[in-house]
Amino acid sequence: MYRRKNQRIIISTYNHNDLHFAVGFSENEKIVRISLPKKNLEEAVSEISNYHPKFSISDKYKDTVIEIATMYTGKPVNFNMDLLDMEISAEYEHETSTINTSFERQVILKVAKIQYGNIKTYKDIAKSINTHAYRAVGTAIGKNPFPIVVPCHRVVRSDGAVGGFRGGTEMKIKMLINEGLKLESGRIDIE
DNA sequence: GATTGACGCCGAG
DNA sequence: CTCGGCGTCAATC
Repeated sequence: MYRRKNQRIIISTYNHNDLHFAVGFSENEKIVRISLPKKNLEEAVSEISNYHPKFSISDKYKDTVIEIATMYTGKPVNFNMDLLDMEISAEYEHETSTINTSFERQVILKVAKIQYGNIKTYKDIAKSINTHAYRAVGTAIGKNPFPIVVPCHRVVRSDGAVGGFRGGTEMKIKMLINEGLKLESGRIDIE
């Protein structure tokens, strides 16, 4: 197992309506991490560089970042999931916010399958991998290195409340509404 | 072990 | 309806 911690990555960024997006790419041109939009460029970049301290900024992958920004605004995009580096297990001493265990990988893979405009509950995800560890599912989703592309915003609580989100509940609600989902007094209709 | 969760369920007000 | 409390279990301390 090689040490990804020493791998040099390229970070491409894009500014859309005063929101800064940043995405990190490995040497084999795969996405290692995506930052949710931030008000400051530095903030967005450090979301990535915190995990990959050796990096350089480049426009090389700007088109991909634009695609991700487009998805964020709620437009359907046929994104190539093969671009994601699903093997990432950063061997950092303190960083825990990566998919390191098989449990976390299973969760992320299930979430990745949720289609545009659809939602699933944390319970649904738990059932699909045969566990009752609902809370652990939430924790694993909270570590999602590929927000927006792996649509963790489409996972809500089974009582219809939207649930937590790393970028804040407000952002999660916005993203769901932008995809055409309807909320009634802060809750989503679970069929 | 003990504690901590982006949760779920039920029962009491 | 809200809320507290307990169930459950993976990860972390």
